Amino acid sequence: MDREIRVRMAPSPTGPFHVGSARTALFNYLFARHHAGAFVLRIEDTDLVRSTPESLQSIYDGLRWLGLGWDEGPGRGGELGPYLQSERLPLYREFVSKLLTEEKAYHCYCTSEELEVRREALRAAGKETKYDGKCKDLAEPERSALEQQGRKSAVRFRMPSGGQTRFTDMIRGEVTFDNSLLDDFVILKSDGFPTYNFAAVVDDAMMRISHVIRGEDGISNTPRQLLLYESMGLPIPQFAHLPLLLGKDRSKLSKRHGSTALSEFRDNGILPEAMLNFLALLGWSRGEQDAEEILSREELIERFDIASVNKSGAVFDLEKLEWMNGHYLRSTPLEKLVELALPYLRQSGLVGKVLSDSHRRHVRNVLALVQERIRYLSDVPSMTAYFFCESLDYDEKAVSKAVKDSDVGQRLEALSTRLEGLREFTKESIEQAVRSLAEELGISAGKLIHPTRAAVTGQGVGPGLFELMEVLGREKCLYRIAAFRSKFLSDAVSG
RNA sequence: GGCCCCAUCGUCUAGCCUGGUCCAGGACACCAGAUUUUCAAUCUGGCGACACGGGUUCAAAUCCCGUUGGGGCUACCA
Repeated sequence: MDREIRVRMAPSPTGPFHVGSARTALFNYLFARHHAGAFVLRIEDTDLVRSTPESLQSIYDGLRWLGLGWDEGPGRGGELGPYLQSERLPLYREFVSKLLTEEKAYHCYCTSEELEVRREALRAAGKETKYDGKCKDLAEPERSALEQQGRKSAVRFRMPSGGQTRFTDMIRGEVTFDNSLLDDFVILKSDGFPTYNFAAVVDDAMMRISHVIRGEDGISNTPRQLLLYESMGLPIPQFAHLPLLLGKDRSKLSKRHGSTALSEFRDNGILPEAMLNFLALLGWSRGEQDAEEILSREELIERFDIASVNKSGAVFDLEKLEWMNGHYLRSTPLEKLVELALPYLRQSGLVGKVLSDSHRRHVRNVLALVQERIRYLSDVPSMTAYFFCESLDYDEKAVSKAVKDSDVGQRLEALSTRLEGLREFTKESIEQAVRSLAEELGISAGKLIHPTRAAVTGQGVGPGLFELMEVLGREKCLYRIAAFRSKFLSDAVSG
């Protein structure tokens, strides 16, 4: 009979929630949902100095933003909590004292500084930098003498002397380590907190985790943990080590490669659906020749299979994320896009806090024009500023190109007249006016269109001119054409 | 250094387990063309990879060994 499927995400709150962690969380989530199992969130906050409340919050925010809801964990409760390791100290002490009485662990009185010095010496001598076993066999009198001195002690696990430790990784297959490589590692720090290896083992067992799905950087910790499970007689979960997320230089993805905090992507206007889809494809793909890569959460859950996860590291390809985000942005309903873009427009001061209905319609019309051009929501303000501002930011290149022909002033003046006379100011009527004028002047429509674009938007590129002018409105267009002429075309002053 | 893991286009990958249908398929990026008032989007086409060397075999991207390369770990961090 299969054990109940239970997986966990066990981040430590020691920094902004990382995209790599997000991917690990996603794979755990997909595995759990695919098998109708439980997805547990456990916070590994056993590092007193590095853990911060902000980091903790960023974990919650990040997971929620991606929609990776946990079935058990902080804020949700569950039978097997608490889910913060800092609240589970008595449990760890219990297991430690059991190991102590069984002499499978012992007190170590060496200080970090002493250890560091000795390690350096070993390194210098070209030897393995394992713990030298100084406190391994302390007699009772020596121990109490050290206690008497007020020395704090840590607890070390007594490694079995020989043999090998092996396990079958769901992604990599058989992995073997020589026990002789391992040293007596610390399981309980002198501050009374457990170390990662120990706490993770105790908790995974007590929380009845069936599958440990984590990054490849956890692979070399596995033998230590396996030995721990065995020594405490705890059930051993299955392991799956995910390939790492890499930077452009193929080293483990870190800040020096650019943004790694999930919140930065969110703040730049990456959509959670895009992020989720993109992350899922890093190290995993459906095994088909010609497979669609745009996959919804439901499709991901349905297709996900841990066995088809790749073994090799995956470079975080920002360009593909951007493309994918553009795709999701394009398929977002306009009303929703308004909601999504509004914060960015407000933040840049282009749109005020309160929004009248007509104002809102304007925003909507503007977004309809740029929707298929945006890759990030944060692109919206710079791309649409001329729709909201009174004064224009003229792009130098666009302007100089627009005023190249000597008769540009006359053309624009003629166009203004036509525009003024239009009964309706719609993209159709504007187009009609522009094209017929061009024909009358015996020039290509482009000769009229480009200067006009420069005049009304200040830019050389953008949405179609006619629809853009309709959204801008007649008054603004006429005003801007006049302003453009007096600013850049000297012949207009006299005329 | 030691140990562990990994190795198909620039990048993400399919194929590898169960050798032949693969002078290797898809996606992003790039280039060209189409469309167009620009940009974008879209469509079409193109460029582009089995790290190397040995085996095994009638036949190897696929199996085995080695080399090289890359990465990870090597804490009283997680």
